[in-house]
Formats: sequence, structure tokens, C-alpha cells
Amino acid sequence: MHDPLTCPGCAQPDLAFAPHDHSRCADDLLALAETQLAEGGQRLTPVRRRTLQILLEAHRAMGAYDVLERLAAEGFGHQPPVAYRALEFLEEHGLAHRIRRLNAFTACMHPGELHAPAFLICRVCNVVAEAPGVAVGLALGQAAKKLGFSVERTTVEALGLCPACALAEGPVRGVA
Amino acid sequence: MHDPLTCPGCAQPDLAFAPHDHSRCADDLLALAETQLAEGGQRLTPVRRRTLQILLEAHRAMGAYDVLERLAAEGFGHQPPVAYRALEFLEEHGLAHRIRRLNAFTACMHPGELHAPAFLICRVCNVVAEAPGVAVGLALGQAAKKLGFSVERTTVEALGLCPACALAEGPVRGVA
DNA sequence: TGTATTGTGTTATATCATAACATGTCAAGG
DNA sequence: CCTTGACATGTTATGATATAACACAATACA
Repeated sequence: MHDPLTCPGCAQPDLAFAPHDHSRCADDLLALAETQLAEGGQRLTPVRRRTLQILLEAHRAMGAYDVLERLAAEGFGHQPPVAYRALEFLEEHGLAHRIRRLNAFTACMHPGELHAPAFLICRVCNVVAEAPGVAVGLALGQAAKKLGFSVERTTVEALGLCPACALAEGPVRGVA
Repeated sequence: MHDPLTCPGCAQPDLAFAPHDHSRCADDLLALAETQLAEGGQRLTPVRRRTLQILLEAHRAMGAYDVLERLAAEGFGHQPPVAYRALEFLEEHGLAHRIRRLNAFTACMHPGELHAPAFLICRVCNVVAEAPGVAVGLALGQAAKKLGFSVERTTVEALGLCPACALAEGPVRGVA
């Protein structure tokens, strides 16, 4: 068990914002990533592996420079491209996502599954949850089709209040 | 009439990517903005007005620094906050949108209407069209609700190929 | 007219991202 | 084995985007 505020977006949507044990998430997903890449003839090199691990362990969105700092502290390169390249590689292969509203990156919680990721970002605690976005992706694809536009990648992000912060903030109406 | 590549996103979705006369778009929308703000007790000051006009005239997504350059050339301030403040004001009041994938801003093509904007961005010509995003917004809201998350603002962007570029690129299979 | 609020402009700096190039690693073919 | 080519890593340097903090001006309104 752990602090729900620092652990959003685990594979089970129902638990995304709820407290749960995710000690296994990182290990499982790392192994899965390795398998998946190997099948595609891609290499999960040390920097890439460690970068993914960092994202998985942090279990929240991290800026490229935050990741870089950790990489550097562990003997990898100290310059931005080191982090950006690893993060971009992970993103291209569906192992991580970029959260544009936060200029940040987060590990993908269910790689391999074909998915149009949709993110829920709490404006108070900054926690990011990956919501099932199939319906959203479909709706977007249809709207695009009507205009003759063919969709290749999507960015779907919602800013709002997570359950925990809604509880903490909502009742503060009459501060009295 | 004008070049469709430089004129996406007009109010009529069907024409978003098609050639059409939009000389009136800017004037109409500017007037509409003024009315709307006045009703809300907000002021469309010179910088803000000119900023909106610039976006409307450009009729494409512009970076804050591009807008700033134009503002500066016309006697307004020369520093980034000048542009960012105006752009943020417009965004807050639904008169402009931020395109996160491009780090750019674009005028809203149908302000006032309650809408969860969805943008279609052509990866070749960078044209941005504002697609009707109600269905998308609904789908997103529902997915969020299941997780107890309340949505306040959304970012929905699709990267892909616009009709014109699809034509130009698709057939280039056998370059021969 | 005085006073509070909002808006504009400035300086300075923070934050995010990429171009260009040198070096290193590794596997496949000679 | 050793060359060669592709890919990966690391560096320097710079570019691009964005905001904090403060001074002053305009406006609204008591």
C-alpha cells in the first residue's frame, strides 16, 4: 500500500486514483517491455531501460530534466539529449506517453494493447491517470473522417479534480 | 477565395480544409468577441483586440513569439509577457485556443458556443482545423466519471494528414 | 478626488527542447 | 579476425518557449 496521491494510473482503471499495491507494476511492465521490443527487433539498452524504470518507479509524470538528473546521478550522460532520446524512444514504442499540458512524460500502464491514451490530470496534486480512451479515440476519428482528415496520433488530456482533491477542496465552500 | 493550406478551421466544419472565402470571418468574430466580453464585464483592450485580430487574420496557429513580433512592430510592448498575457486572456475567455502539440495559439472559430474543442493538425502542412468535439468531450467526460474525476478543461488534438496533403503524399508510393 | 483594481510594460531568468558533431558499440559479411 | 555500416551514446552549444517580479499607467467607482 502507498499514498494514492503519488500512485495514479495503474493498469486497473478502477484503481487509478485509489490506494493499491503496485510494487509489482514496475517489474511486470519492465519485463513486458523487454519482450515486446525484442519481438520488434528493438533494443532496450541500459539508458532506455533505466529511463523506463525511473518512470515506472516514480509512477507519476516527470519532466525530461528530472529524469536526466536521475540518469546523470547514476553514471549516464549529463546532457538533455540523453534523456530526450530515451524518452522519445519509449514514446515511439508505446512504452511511455508525453503529457503535453505538463511538459512531462509518464510510463505507459498497459503497453501493447492498442490504445488511444486519454489522460486525467488533477490540477491540484498534478497526479496523472491513464483512462481508457477507446471511446474518445473513436469519436475523434469519426469527427476527423467527416473532414477528410486521417488521424495518426492523438493527444487527449483532461484537466480537473481527482477524487481525493475534490474531497479536500469541495467542502471548503463555507470556510466559516 | 484563397489558398486552403493557409485557411483552415473556419466556422463551417465542412469547409475547414476546403477553399472558401473567409474575408468576413475576422470582422464578424471580432465584433462577436467584443459583445461577448462586454456582457461579462471584461475589456477587449487594444493589445487584446489586436492580438485576436492577428490570430484571425493569420487564420492559422501562431507561436507567442510570432504574435509578439507583430505586436511590437505596431507599437505595443516588446517583451514576451505582453503576448502571453493577451493570448492567455483570450484563451480564458474562449476566444482563442492553445495548440499544445505546436506550442501555438489559434483564434476560436465559434466562440460562445459551448464546446470542447478538438483540433486536427496536419503533420505535413501544419494546418490546424477545429473539429466539432462534442462527441469527443462527452466520451472523455464519461471515462473520467467512472474514475471519480471531474473534468474542467480538455485538450484534444489529432495529428495526421489533411485531405490536400493526403492527395499529394499518398500517390507518391512508386516514386519511379 | 482618492483609492482599489486591473492592465501594460520592463528586466531578468527559468524551463523545455534540439542541432550538430565526436566517440563508442556491436553484429554481419568479407 | 577485422572491416564496415548501422545504431547508440555522449558532448557542446544554442534555440525556443514561458514566467516571476516589479514599476507605472489607466480605469472604475466610492
